Amino acid sequence: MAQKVVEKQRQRAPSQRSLETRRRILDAAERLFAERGFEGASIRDIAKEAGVQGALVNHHGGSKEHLFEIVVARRAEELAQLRIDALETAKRSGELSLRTVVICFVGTFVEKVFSGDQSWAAYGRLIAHVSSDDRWRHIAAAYFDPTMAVFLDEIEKTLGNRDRAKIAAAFVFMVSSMLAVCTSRWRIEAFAQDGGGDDIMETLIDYCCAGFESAAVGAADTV
Amino acid sequence: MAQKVVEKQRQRAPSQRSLETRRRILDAAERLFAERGFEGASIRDIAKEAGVQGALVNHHGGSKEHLFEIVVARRAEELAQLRIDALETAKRSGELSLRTVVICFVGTFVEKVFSGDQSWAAYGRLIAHVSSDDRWRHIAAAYFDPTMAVFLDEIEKTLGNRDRAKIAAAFVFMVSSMLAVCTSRWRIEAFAQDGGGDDIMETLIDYCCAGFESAAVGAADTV
DNA sequence: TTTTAAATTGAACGAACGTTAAAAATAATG
DNA sequence: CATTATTTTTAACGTTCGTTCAATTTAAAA
Repeated sequence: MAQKVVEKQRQRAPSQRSLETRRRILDAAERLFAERGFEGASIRDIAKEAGVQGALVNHHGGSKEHLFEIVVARRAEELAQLRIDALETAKRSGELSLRTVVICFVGTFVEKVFSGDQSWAAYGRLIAHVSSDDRWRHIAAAYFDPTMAVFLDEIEKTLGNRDRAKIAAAFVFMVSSMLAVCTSRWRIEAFAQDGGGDDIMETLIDYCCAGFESAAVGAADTV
Repeated sequence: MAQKVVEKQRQRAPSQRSLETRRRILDAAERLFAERGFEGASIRDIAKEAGVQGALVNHHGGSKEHLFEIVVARRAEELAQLRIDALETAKRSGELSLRTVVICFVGTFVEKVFSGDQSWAAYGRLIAHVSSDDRWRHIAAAYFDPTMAVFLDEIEKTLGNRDRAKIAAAFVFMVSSMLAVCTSRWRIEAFAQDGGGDDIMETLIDYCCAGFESAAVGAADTV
């Protein structure tokens, strides 16, 4: 509803400079929203971080709420595409296993977050905020639920159509663990006294697969 | 560090009324911090919700940051006690299984959240905020890590001392799923088209146990 | 009952907030 | 090059923010 607003159509192509300014503003907003939450990051903070005047942030992002949504949407669309592509590629090389589907969903995201691209690292923490704040429910629903629906169906298939409610719950648990990797790696490392906290991603994928399988057996299997 | 500040010692016992006022303020703060995050809930909002003057909030809670910490601490201490008690009780009735330890940790919390006590429901969402915001890391560490350390050790024992890093990761995943129950039940229910989203708690416990077991076999088991 | 510490009110402070408007600078287009 | 849509700056708006302080009310303690 907040997204399909009719924008007065442009009469001239945007300049290279303005595109870069816009990107800098969105990057700064992404970083600060991720660090401090929505109200915790002020327009003035974002402007300073981007190296522009405050009014420019409103010019490029509209209202603060709209800016927030733009920032979430930007990478959400790229991420959704990456995930769907990974799934299609996997499908072409044979029957989908549970593990493969989980890797397409979780692995695609975690690889970006771990890629060294600080923007994606910030994005992960930002989504963790979106996910734990009921006020952004409409954003989560708009940008993440469609992809989730696709993957939920695929997982249900690999498990042989069991209790949908349990599988949906397991999916939400998987998402929460995936985001915990963004927000709570310090916690994992603090408790794993020996340094061996390397391949968190593999641990995460193992964990989620096992969880899904437990959701499958728990249900109508006891015939 | 922010908690053991020397408070000027009282010369008179607090009145019943002031204790109730204090409770109303903390309840209101808990509710609004949970709904809107730290900066999203203003002192004035909290005062209005509690039915008192704004200055009273500062009088009872100190600075806003201190108020936030008080609110988190209040139930954290009760919760830690409940969990340790449950663990002790379980220990007395025999050897601890993985599932029993998980139930003592997760079940104790989820039961409170589902108890109908709106204060605990709000607290669950509040902790989800704390957990996804790096600025509250010191609070998470101060109030939740000690209990987590105890349970982590117990779980490690039931799994027979495997890869500590993997088990620590699995524990963090468990916590994140537990909090997802507080923030994302709507999402689970939206995707479980048939109404059968009843015993989420059992699904959660099954999920976590299976995850822990996968973290145990994945490690030094391939000897 | 008297005393006075503690709780509560009401008003105010300076600072920071999101947003807007008009002027100036920039650059796409003809 | 000239035109002018767009971008950027500068300044200001009204509001709300967290906090403080002096005055008042309440109630614990002697």
